[in-house]
Order: sequence, then structure tokens, then C-alpha cells
Amino acid sequence: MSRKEVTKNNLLDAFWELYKEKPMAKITVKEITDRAGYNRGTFYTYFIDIDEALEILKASLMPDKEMIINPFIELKENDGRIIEPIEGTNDYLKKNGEKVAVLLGPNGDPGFVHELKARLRQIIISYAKDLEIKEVEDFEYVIEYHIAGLISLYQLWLEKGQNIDEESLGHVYEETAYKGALSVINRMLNDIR
Amino acid sequence: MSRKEVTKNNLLDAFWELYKEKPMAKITVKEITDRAGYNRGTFYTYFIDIDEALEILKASLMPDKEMIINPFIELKENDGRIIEPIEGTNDYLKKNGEKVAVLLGPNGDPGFVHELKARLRQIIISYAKDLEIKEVEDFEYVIEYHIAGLISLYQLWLEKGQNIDEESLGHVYEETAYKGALSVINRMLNDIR
DNA sequence: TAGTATTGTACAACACGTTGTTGGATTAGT
DNA sequence: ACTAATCCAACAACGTGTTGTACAATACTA
Repeated sequence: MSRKEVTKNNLLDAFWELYKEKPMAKITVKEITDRAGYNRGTFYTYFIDIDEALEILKASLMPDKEMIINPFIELKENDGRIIEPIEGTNDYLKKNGEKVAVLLGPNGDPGFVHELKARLRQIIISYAKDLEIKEVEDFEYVIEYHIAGLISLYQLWLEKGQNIDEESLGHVYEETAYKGALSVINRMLNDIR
Repeated sequence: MSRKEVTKNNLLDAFWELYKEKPMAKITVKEITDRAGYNRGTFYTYFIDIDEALEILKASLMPDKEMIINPFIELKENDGRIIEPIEGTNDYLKKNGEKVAVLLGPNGDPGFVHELKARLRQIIISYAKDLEIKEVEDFEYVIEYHIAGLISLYQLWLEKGQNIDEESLGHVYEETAYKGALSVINRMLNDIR
């Protein structure tokens, strides 16, 4: 790795440490360079401003199509049932989950959430394209609902300090995604009567 | 309304107009007061800083418990089926939907989203409290999944310029919430084979 | 290989804009 | 005319982004 790359990474790392602690508005260039051990001016040889640094980090966390496996590919062998997307996103989350969680959290970046959802929608839709779905608009809304729910589910889980084990979470997810949230709630209510 | 209140509202309105256009970091006090037609110093007699102005706006958009009707209250007359929360949140969204959408959007405030979801969860859970649900943790996750999905659904709809009519959206929502997103997707796929 | 030119990296210093505050002048409400 | 609200001018403190410079690494030439 060239010196240039080393320096840039050091700056990005320092920035990320600060970003975990406090919102963008309260982070200064000086803080970043102090922590990384450089002069403040050096920052500007690598980035236009702090926003660009964040953009670069966000870009590195955006999933490529290859990172999300096709949920429809095993349709035939799977008696017409699509496989659960959480499996497909697992690799991605395992690797970047911790960082992604920060961007999704209360001090995170709404633009990132927005783009992440758009990207995932786009990927899933592109996979489904060959299948020639008629209700295209409706389809997109269902995808959106599900992706948002899935992300929030995961986020809340991290926020709660993973208060239930991963399998239980998977079970909740599966039941909800296949039977519907309101039906599940109904079941939970009827169980106690 | 006193002169004081009028001025404060004017300042908040001007701030909101700017907030719709660009992110917090690029808004200056001078811009706000120029737009509202006041001196820059006047801003500081009403707010500590720009952040406080945003906090006040966010607070005014937080739903009270009274604004969300109890989705369980008609359980008995409703053959054990809970009524759909979208009905309950409708009044709230009708009134504040446009503003809320900005805060949920790409230039919005992640803290607001976080708090909004937490508040809605809390309200719904408080309604369900009397019913003594056993799987409390699981219940919360299902609620979270659903709320996030519902909000995103609505947000995407606004973003798409309401490309389908409200009834269609309601239909998509209902089917998804009661049958499960993945099941709906399965149906859409099977329909074309 | 030695010596020289070229490039790139980091730095310190600067001018600029915004912030948050102050005290006193001015205007508007009743 | 009295009081409260607003304006205005000036201020220090701070963060920003740009400039010119020194030094190190690398490439070039003989």
C-alpha cells in the first residue's frame, strides 16, 4: 500500500471514530487530523470537505449486486417458494453490519438509508425482471415494505444489545415475512385467550 | 396571537422552508432571518441555536397517544381481528404527512425517525399491555418490522409522486400486512406462470 | 552509480465567513 | 407616552478553505 493510501485510510479511520461518537455537525477537520496525526491542511489534499469523506465511506458500504444473492434463482427446486432474503444479505451484514448500524442509527445518515433501500430494491427488482411481473408498481411497494422492516428489525436487535439469540430473531422474521405482521400479532393475542 | 408568537412562528416557517431545500449544515442564521424579514440578532432572542429550532419543529410533529387510536379496542366486535393501524395513523399523517416526509427523506433527521418509531412502538405496546402478551420481546420486533414497513411504504409513495391511487396503496398494504410480504411476492410470481 | 531534476506529501500562515454576545438606538403596539 | 419588541453595529472566537513553502521520495540522465 502506497503512502498515499495509508494516509488516506488513516484520515478515514480517524473520521469514522469521531462519527461513531457524535453527529457530523460537531466534527471538525482539525479533530480528524489531530487524531490521525497530520496537519489540518493535509486533509484537503485528500478530500474536498468532511462531507466527501463521509460519501467515500458510505460508498464503500453500498452492496454490489454480487453481494446479494438472487432470491428467485432456486425457485424451481424450491417448490415455488422464494428463499428468504435475510440469508442473502447475511454475508453483507456479517461483514459491514457494525458500520452500517451506525449509519442507520439515531446519529446516522438518512441519505444512506434512502440509498441503501433504493439499491436493494433495484437489485431485487432486477432479479425479478426476467419473471415479467405484471403488477410492477405494487411489487415495488411490497419490496419496500419488506426491506424497511427487515433493516429496522436488525437495527432494533443491535440497539437492544441482541437481547434474543439470532435464531429467535430469524424465527420472528420468518413468521412475520411469510404470514404477515398483523396476523402474527393476532396469533399472539389469541394465544392468551 | 401575541407579537412574540408571531415572530417565533415566522422564524420557524422560514427555517422550515430552507430545511426543505438543503441540509442543516448549509443553513445559516442570517439566511433564516433574511427570509423571515428580521435582524440576525432577533433569532437569538428566540432560540439558542439552529439545532433548537429543529428540535422544536420535531417535537411539534411527535404524535401523542391520543392521536393514535387503539388498534385493539374493537377486538371483541371485530371477530378477533385487529383493525389496521394505518387507519389509526391516518389522521396524524393527513395533518403532518408532508412535513414528516421531509424529516424521513434523504435530507431528513435520523434522530426523528428513530424517535418516531420508538414512540409508536411504545404507544402500541401500551395499548397491548392489558392483554398480557407472553412473548413480549418477539412482539416488539414484530411491531417494529411493521411500523418501519408502513412508514417506508408511505414515504416511497410520496416520493413517487403518488403514482398509484390511495386505495391501491391501502390494498397493497393490507395484503402485505395480513399475508406477509414474501407470500405476496410468491403470489405475484405464481400469477404469471 | 552518483548527481540532478521532478513529483508528491505535509506543513504553517493567511483571509474569509459564521457564530453567539453585547449595549444602546429605534420602532411598533395599545 | 409607555413598554416591549426589534434593529444595528461591533466584537472575539472559531472553523473553513486556499496559498506558498520545505522536505522527502522517486525518476531521469550520464
